[in-house]
Amino acid sequence: MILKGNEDLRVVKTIESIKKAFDELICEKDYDKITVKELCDRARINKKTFYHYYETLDFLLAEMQAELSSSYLERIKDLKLPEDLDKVNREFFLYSAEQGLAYEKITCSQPYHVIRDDMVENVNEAGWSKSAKYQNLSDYEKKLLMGFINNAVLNAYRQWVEDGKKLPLEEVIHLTNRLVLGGVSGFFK
Amino acid sequence: MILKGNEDLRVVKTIESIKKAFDELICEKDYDKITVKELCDRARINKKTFYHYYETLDFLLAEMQAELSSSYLERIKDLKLPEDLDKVNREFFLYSAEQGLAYEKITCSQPYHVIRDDMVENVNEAGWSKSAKYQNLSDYEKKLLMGFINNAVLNAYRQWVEDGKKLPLEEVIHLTNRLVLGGVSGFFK
DNA sequence: CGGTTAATGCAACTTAAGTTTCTTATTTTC
DNA sequence: GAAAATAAGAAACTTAAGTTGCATTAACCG
Repeated sequence: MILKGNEDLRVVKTIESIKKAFDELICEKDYDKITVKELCDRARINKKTFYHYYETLDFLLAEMQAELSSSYLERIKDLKLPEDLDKVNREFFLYSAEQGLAYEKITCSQPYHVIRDDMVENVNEAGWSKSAKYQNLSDYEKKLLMGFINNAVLNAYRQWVEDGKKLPLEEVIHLTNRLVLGGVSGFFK
Repeated sequence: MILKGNEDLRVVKTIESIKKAFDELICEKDYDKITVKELCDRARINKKTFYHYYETLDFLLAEMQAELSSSYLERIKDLKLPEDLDKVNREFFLYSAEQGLAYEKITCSQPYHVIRDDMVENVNEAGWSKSAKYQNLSDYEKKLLMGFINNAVLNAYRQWVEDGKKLPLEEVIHLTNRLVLGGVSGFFK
């Protein structure tokens, strides 16, 4: 459920306590080990209240991802695609690096359908709409391309995180750009 | 749990009934709606027996994916990578097209970690090991590249399936090859 | 064939998901 | 400020996950 201009203090307080509890929990354990019950205990709310706002934990995860996603989109909104794809990728890693542990856990916990349904849509709007090249693609091709880019970048990000972020940021960005822009051929060049 | 040279007829019968029931169920409903209870009812076994062989449904899914994956690998084992990457991709789609509904559902139900932990390892062994180009990469780069390719191909396959497989097979293969081999640049060329 | 081992069933149990009904408290609106 | 609307809690309920102890049955092996 999305809060529009809801001013009811009870609602604001409840939603905030849910998100705060979720942020804490996801820093402490894997997403798939978090239960609704413990989230409610932590947030000091009744289970009924949680289910009033979210269908399941997956929906809460998706909403929090979407919020993080929109902050990132704000930063890249003036870039033009596909020309500035390298800059877009760079910004993704810079933005990620600025965020805390909760960001990592949330972004890396995404199941496949959430990745595509959410991020594909978002990135789509960002800079591609200005491109004639892009507009000439069929809907099928557009979706394929968006899914391709997002999967590639997320794959690179996730591996970097799982590896303990040992690789220098600049190197990760470079590797990612080579793959996304040039594919396997570009990678071996 | 993996069956090695187990000849016990009870075991064979149980495992077969579990997999048969799972095949049926996944054709009837989404993976995440299947419960252990209904699987056991269908397979005419006790819950205890199911948990004797599999930790969770996810593990059963992973094992069935692995079995499908190895049939595919058998077909591409003599191809050399990265030179024959287009042929490998083509074989993936041809193989998929030969399989039934259960294959589609199983392959498209994979959560992220299963995709990578399973398929990355498998494809890795297939044709890359013969390539000097590949051997010169760091472990990090190897893993990144494998994840990239698998995510790209699976993304293309999943979209094709979700779209009702309306697009001609040859066209899907062509689009996939362009993206995997040439990235975004190759796609727009 | 008979004894040992391992698979399976049965049943009860704990914990959590998700729902429902009813009640209490707070906010809004007039 | 009082009435109507709605958020939130309490508690009970159903269903399923996953576990455990014990009984039973079938396979294996000398």
